[in-house]
Amino acid sequence: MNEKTFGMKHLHQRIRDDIEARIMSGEWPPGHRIPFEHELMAEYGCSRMTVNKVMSTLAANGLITRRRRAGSVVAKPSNQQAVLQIQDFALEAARAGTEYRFKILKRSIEAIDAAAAQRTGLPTGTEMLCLSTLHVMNDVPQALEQRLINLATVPEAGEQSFKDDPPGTWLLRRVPWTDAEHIVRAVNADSAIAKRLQVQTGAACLVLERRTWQAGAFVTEARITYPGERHHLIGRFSPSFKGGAGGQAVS
Amino acid sequence: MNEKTFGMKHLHQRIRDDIEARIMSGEWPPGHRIPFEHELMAEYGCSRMTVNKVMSTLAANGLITRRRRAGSVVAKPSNQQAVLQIQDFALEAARAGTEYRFKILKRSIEAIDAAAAQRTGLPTGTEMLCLSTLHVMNDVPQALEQRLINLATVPEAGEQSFKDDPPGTWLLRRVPWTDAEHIVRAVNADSAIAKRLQVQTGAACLVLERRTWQAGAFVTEARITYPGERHHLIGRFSPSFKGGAGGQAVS
DNA sequence: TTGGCGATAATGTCTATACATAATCGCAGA
DNA sequence: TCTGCGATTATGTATAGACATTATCGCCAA
Repeated sequence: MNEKTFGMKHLHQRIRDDIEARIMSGEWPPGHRIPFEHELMAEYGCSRMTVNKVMSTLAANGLITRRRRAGSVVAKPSNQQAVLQIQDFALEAARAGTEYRFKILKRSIEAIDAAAAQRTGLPTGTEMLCLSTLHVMNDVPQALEQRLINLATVPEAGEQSFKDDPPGTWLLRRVPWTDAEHIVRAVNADSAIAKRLQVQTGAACLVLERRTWQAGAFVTEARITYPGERHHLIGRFSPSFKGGAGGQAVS
Repeated sequence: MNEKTFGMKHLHQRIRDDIEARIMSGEWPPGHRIPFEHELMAEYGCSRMTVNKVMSTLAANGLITRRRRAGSVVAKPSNQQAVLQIQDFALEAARAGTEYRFKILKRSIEAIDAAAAQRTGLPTGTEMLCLSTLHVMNDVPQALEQRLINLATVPEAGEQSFKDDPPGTWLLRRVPWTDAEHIVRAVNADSAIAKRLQVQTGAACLVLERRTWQAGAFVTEARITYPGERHHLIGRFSPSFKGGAGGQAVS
């Protein structure tokens, strides 16, 4: 047990990096059978538990597929996925050192219509807190946020003034969620939105819709409209998750 | 060891679901200290390795933060992230039962300009295979794909006819990647793009740019323009990864 | 009061072993 | 040749114990 720490800090890390490298480089293409646990055990001179830990995490990350008795094979890449980080405006501004303000344009409690009922899975007529928020950085409008909050799930929202924190930030800190759905689309700005965002009518805007649930109970729906020429979503991604997914949403 | 399999198939699964539920429900808010491993050990009547496995995976998924001696705490949700699946056109069409065609509009080998050099991190003048592909489903143009392929990394691409598979599909199956960068933006269609996609000039389009690298070596850049009213990106996401992230890119 | 230093406590890693589970292989019998 | 069943084998889960690593706590001395 001397050479176990040569070059890499931990044995299972070294094994994982080895196997990942072989998969990523194409040396082991999709469908290739990976050595059995007992073979890797011999190759690296370690116990099966160590090898097993590595293989389990690789399987959890979708790099390999495992079947009892048949062994492990390199997984086929099926479809690309983009992981996009959506920054909190206040945080983003603080980091960039720019001034940030927000303004609640509308606040009301309304019964949802049929379309919203279908999107959220709630019965028509359910009462929701409706908020329109304009996010402004350096006196330039950055985004228009139209939000519905389910008062049945988050009753405290009804008494919240949203003076210090915008609704999104407040919710993120306060209400945990278990499921989220995102839709990204491009639309032409209508005259109302164009006026708010100070762009020309018809300008392309990026719209991000997010709906979140907590254990099946609908929490909130946000529809954030960004001026197309001022904002885009960026994501950096490694297929193995090994360093986590970094990235930002920037100007 | 009789009650170990009550209700749940595996012990570590039961422990993990228990802890996740407590975090998700808000019973253990961000910052809350989770019981120490030896406490959980006693609570569930199992060995430390089993508890450790659960806690390690929770930490890997970002739900908790662990520090030696200090213990584990529920992680603060920092910024939302959207995981969007980008479907392969052929696959999507096959599943939806619609007819799919693609047409290579342009194919040339060019030296990249300064802007492309900056994006890719390669020196100006590097030779790239440039392809423009139109994706058509049921005789309706669905997307325009402008792609650069690094011939230094993927020399086989130079002799590839792309008769059977569009460049994206061919590359996905053939060249592994280790890092990817995605940018999503909204733009107004210029006259050339509008004509190709059969939309009005100025119509909002969703543009997805993806650049991929293989161990630091640039592989390819794709710029896919979708007509805004015909396409959007959808993603469904659970913070725990427990069921994996499902989702599709649809009409 | 403050600074340092050692004891302590929690996580991180690894081993050896055991049994469970599932799928394949191959042989025996029809 | 085909079928069924048992042996085999690889993975899945769990245990108990060991040692490494690293913060923190608290005591003692300056």
